[in-house]
Amino acid sequence: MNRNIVIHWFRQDLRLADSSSFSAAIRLGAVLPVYIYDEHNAGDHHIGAASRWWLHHSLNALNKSLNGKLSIHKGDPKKILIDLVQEHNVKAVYWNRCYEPWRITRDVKIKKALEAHNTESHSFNGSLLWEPWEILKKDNTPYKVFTPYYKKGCLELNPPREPVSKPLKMELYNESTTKLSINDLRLIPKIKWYKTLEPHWNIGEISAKERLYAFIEDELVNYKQGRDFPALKSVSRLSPHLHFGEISPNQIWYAAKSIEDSDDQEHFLRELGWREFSYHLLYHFPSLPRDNLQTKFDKFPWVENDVYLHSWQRGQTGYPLVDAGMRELWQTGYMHNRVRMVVGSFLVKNLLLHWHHGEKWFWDCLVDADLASNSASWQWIAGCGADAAPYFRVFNPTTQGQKFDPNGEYTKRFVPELSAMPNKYLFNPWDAPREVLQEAGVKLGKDYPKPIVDIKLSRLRALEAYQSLKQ
DNA sequence: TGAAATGTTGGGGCG
DNA sequence: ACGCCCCAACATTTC
Repeated sequence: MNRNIVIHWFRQDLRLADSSSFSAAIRLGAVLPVYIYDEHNAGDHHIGAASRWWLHHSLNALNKSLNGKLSIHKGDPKKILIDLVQEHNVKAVYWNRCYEPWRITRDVKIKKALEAHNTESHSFNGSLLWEPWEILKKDNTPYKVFTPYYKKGCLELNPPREPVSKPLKMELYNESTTKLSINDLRLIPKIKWYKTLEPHWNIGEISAKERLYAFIEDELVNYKQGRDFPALKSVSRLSPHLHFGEISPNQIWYAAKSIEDSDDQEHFLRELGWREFSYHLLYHFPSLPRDNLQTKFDKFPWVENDVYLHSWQRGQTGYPLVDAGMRELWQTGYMHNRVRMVVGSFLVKNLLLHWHHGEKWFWDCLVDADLASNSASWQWIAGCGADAAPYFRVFNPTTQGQKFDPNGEYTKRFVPELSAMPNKYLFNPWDAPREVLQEAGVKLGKDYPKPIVDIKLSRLRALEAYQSLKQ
């Protein structure tokens, strides 16, 4: 037996099905499956705490489907790969591409280093429907507005690659000399805060597929309307699976395409389009996580206020829908999209805190934290991004609650101290007559906070601040 | 993927 | 019968 040994380097593609790189590697020879925990190249966007918890379980699931042969490493990928190549006489190193600027820079260097060691390397598209460099306007510049990007740029180009199933036969090369165990990566913290996350998620490729099919069969039919109501099970909740590549966007795209065309289907596919658009922006504007895309926002009069920030982070703002969202995030590692917009608007506009604060907190708390989506979305809500929400669009958490959580089911789930409040005053308890509060067992300022800012005044203050950018 | 302010319309109460 | 006022309901404009 003298087969080629090929490394497939797992990164944000923790699956075996529909992996261009893994399939190609299997065709070429015996595959040495490698995962490298890279702590040093990501700068200030090293993987957040909630994501680490997810990664731990996702790696375990992947390792299981590889019969325990996943080779785990920690450190500088360039050095580790070169060492592996030399030690095992590896013919080629394959991987699916990532699009974070720091990863692009790193991978270019790794390619060169492998070349210098006479080892082939090949990268594939494993996580986007359309490559960012393929979608350009007629003048060869990147789109900055979503609708033409999606309709003209993406949909009128070629359709996404159709997914392939996992290789029927796979020969894995077992490497036992240098690898660590998954536990050695110490992704699970000592303090067991993650216990509250556990009941909400089933992690890994198999669970991702089950989630996808449950969504397509039961929930997609009411997506267009239902997705606005956080109490309903009408959104896919596929984002963390997609972020870690337990499932590919191609698998999702074609599963959604398999039902009859409808508005619901179209709206869901469009959300995949927004994900693509975020990657497109990050690729073409690599400073997206840091710099305002609209530079006039550089002189925005942001406020520094740790009390505000802390109240927001812990869900103690006194605005029930905002607090419900922030506590959902803390307890489950996730937040419904409608509520993400409400809490984002509140942080940036009503509290006037820099969107970086929100971006950082979400980065650490979300199991689906994704550099492209997170940065693009915070810029969107702050109004400084491409095709952003107009600055004057300020969400009113009371109105949003009454509209999208009319029975208070979602809000009461995460803010149980208000569970006896009648709907009429659930979203504005400060307006409730004394008897109503008493009846509900709520003493404002004691059982539940008084509003930390006045919604009307803070809105006007925000409009004034944004106005100041005009001159 | 807003909200508030302002404008318009039309029905009903009432003198 | 008619004009007037009130105000909800809806539409438009503005931030």
